[in-house]
Amino acid sequence: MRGLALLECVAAGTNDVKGIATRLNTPRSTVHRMLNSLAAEGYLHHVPYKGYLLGPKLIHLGMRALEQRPLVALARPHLEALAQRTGDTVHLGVTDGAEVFYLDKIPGTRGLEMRSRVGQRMPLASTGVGKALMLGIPPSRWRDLYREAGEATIAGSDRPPPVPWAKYETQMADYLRRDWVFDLEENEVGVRCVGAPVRDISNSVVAAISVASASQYMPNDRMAELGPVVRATAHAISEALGWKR
Amino acid sequence: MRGLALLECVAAGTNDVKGIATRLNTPRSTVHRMLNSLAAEGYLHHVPYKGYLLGPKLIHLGMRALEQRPLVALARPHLEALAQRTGDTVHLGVTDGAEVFYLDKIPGTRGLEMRSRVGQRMPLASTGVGKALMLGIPPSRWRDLYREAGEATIAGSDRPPPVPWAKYETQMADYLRRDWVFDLEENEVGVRCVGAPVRDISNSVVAAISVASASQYMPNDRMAELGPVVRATAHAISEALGWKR
DNA sequence: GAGGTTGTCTCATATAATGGGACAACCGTA
DNA sequence: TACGGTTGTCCCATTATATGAGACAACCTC
Repeated sequence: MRGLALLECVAAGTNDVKGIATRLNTPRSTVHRMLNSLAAEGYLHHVPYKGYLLGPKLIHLGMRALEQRPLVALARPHLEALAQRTGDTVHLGVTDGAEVFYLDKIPGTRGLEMRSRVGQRMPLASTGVGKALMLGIPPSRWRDLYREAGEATIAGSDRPPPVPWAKYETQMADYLRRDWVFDLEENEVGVRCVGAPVRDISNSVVAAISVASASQYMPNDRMAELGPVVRATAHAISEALGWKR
Repeated sequence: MRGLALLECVAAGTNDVKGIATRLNTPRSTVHRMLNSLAAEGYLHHVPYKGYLLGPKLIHLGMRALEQRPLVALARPHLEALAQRTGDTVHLGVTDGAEVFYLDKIPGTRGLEMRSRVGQRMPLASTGVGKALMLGIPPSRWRDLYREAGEATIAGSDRPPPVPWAKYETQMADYLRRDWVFDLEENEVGVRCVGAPVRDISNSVVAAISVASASQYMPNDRMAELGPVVRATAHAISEALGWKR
C-alpha cells in the first residue's frame, strides 16, 4: 500500500525524492529504496538526478483495465459512429461515488480539444455525462450532489457562476422526462454538451454518454436536435447490454 | 512487489482467487488479504463470488503515465494530421529491450481495426514501427533481433512465413538509405505498414511512427508514395524534439 | 443437495521492511 | 570553480508487519 501511495504521488506530479518523502512523511532512505524497486520493475521511469515518472508497466496495466470493462468495448463502435456523425467530442462515463469517472473519449474533429481525460473524475452535477448519470439516482439525492459540485473547485478551470437550485431542479425534472440532458456551460465556460444515460438489463443506469463542443458549435436549436440522436446512441448501447426498450 | 505481481496476474486474465494463488504459489489466505486491500483502494474491481478485474485507479495511473511522456503530447497533433490525411491507423512506439512498446495509436477510419494496442509490446524486427526503430540500432545487432522476432509467437495471430535473412538484410539496408521502412505482411497476414524513425537533438532514434492498413488499401505504389509522407511527419516530430535536419 | 470456490476470521511466528546515519556523486548556480 | 542542496548507495540493529495454516460460513453451479 505504501508503494502504491508512492505511485500516486508521482502521478500527482511530485517527481523528486525529497518532495515524495515530505508528502508521505517517510524517511528519505525508505522512499529511495521503494523508488528503486518500482523503477527496476518498470512501474517507474527513472532519469538519474532528474526525477521519476510513471513507467511503461502502468501504461500497460491501465490499458488492460480499460479493456477488461466490457462496457468500453461494447460502447466503442457506437461512440465512434456518434463522433463521426456529429464531429464533436464524445464521452463515456460511469458513476464513482459522487463523481463521474470517464471511461472513454473520442476527440472531436473540430480542432479544439476538451480538457477532459479518460481516467479523470469530475463532479456529477455539473457535467453532461454526470447529469445523465444522475437520472438514475433518486431525485431526493440530487440536492446533495448539486451542493457538492458547487463546492468542488477544478484546478485551472474557468468555473461559471452556478445555476440556482430551483432552476436546476426544474431542468433536471425536465431532462428526466426526455431521457437526455443538457449542460449549458455549467462545468466550464464555453463548453456545452448533450448527454444521455445507458441502462443495463435490470433497467438501472450503469453509464452515460455525452457529446460536447464549444458553445459556438452548440446553439440551442442544434442541442435540441442532438437530444434524440444522443439518446438513440445511448439506447443502442443499452440494448447491447441486454436492456429492453 | 508481491502485490504488483498480483495486479499483473489479474491483467493477464487470471481473475479467480484459486488461479492467482496457484500462479504465484502463495497461500490462498495471503492472496485473499492482498486482493482485499487492493480492491479497497480501487486498484482492483471486485465482483463478489465472480472475480477480480483491474480497477479505476489503474486506468487513472495509466493515463497519467502516458501524459507524463512529453513525446506523446508532442507527437499527437502530427499523428492526428497523418491519420486524417491517410485515413489509416497511425502508431507511435519506442524501443523497450528487443521489442516495440506502443505509446499511441490513432485508429483508421476505414472501419477495420488493428490488433495493436497502446501499452502493448511486439518484436522489433517484424513490425513497421519496430523496423523503423531498428534504423537507430547498429546493423550488427539486426541479425539477433531478426532471429528473436522469428522465434516469438503472438497469441491468436496469423503469422506468415518469415522472409529469409539475406533478403531481409538487403531490404533493411535499403530502408536505412531512404529513412523509411515497409512492413509487407511480415507481422500479420493482411496488414502492411510504412514507418519512419523519430530522432532527438542528439540525432539518435528515440521513437518511430507508422501508418498501417489492410493490404487491399496498401498496394505497392501507394506505399511508395506514403514513404516520404510518413518520413516528413517523423521529421516534424523530430524537430519538435530539437532535432536539426 | 453436493462439490468446489470464495469470503471472513484468528493467531503464533519469523520474515522482511524500516529508518537512522554516513558518504560519495552529481547538478545548478553563484 | 567552489558551493549548497539534492540524489544515489550502502550498512545494520530493530521491530513492525506481512505471512501462512487452519477452521468455518456463505455462496454459486451443476
